Amino acid sequence: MNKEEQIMKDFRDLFNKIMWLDSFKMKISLKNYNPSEIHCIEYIGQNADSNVTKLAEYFYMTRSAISKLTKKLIEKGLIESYQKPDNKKEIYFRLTEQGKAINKVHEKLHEESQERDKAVFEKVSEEQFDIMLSFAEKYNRHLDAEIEKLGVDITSGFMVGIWMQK
Amino acid sequence: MNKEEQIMKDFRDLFNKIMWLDSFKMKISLKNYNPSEIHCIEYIGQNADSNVTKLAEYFYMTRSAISKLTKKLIEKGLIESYQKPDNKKEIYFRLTEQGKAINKVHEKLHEESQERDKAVFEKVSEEQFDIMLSFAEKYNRHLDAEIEKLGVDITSGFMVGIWMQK
DNA sequence: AAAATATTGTTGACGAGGACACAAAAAATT
DNA sequence: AATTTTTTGTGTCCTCGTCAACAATATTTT
Repeated sequence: MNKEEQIMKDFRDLFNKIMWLDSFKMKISLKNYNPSEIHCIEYIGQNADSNVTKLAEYFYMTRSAISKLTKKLIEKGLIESYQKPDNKKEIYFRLTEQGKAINKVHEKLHEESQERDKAVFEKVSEEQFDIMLSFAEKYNRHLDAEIEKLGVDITSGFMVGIWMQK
Repeated sequence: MNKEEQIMKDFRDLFNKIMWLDSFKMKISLKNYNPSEIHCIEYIGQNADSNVTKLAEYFYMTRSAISKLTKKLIEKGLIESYQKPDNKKEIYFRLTEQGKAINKVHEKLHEESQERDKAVFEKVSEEQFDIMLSFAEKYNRHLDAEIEKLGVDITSGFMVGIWMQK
């Protein structure tokens, strides 16, 4: 395996493990909610006037999936929908008090994860950070251009399954 | 957002885009097979005496899921199972000729992806490579230790959904 | 202003994969 | 050697997310 492959494999493993650990913790603290629900709540909590389409774009999921997800969150009383007087099509979401409470618990877990991995990041110098950031940004721009070339809407359903939550 | 968060976000985006592009291409060239089937074939092609358990560990999936997947691959005539004379429990897999053909097509796609991203990697110096590799390895070891602490089998079903294919 | 097109959100059918329970075989313990 | 424990693979049920088709509203074109 060459260095390019090695690096991508290592980072993939990294994210798989992080996801595994995060969902492990979440299944203990937030038994009745799955990761998708939690991340959806998180996004709605942070972004005013979230709607199905914005959520779909953010999570690389279909509008269909988000539509069902938000419906469930409404039924569970975690979010509520509202509309604007001048638009009868778009439906926005905001957190209920109960949703905000869940969000707090999740934020706490997030902080714990940061604390857990603090030791690793402390040993990374500014310069090393910048090298990695620069690489990731360049690679991202390159891929954006490649996706652009195809001229396809990324939420129109060319998906594999659950994507990595942002 | 601090640098730690920024770096993780950028790499997550990176992988989401790579997965999206890869599956986009695969849906065109390998219409009748989904990514899981292809990656399963890839693994079996590269690893002698693959079985359900090894595949599950490699792909962070449950044995149950792999069992169904391999069954389907057998039905499609892409792999075949065999056993060893001294073991009546373990069931191994190997590619059929048809499976090998599919694998070839996939390898070609993989090379095309490498070619696509070549320009990005060419601009990375040896030193920069090593910095990123070192970071990923340290972080991986850290997470391995954290997972170890929990004392849970990673294939025993504490999953989120589809994990990133290795 | 009317017609064509695009956007937004929803539904039902479907498929992939996890949860859980189980049987059979192998390995470890006694 | 007999019993217990672990490993391996499978089957059933359930959830989640895509796909495809659709209605309703908004936007653009003519």
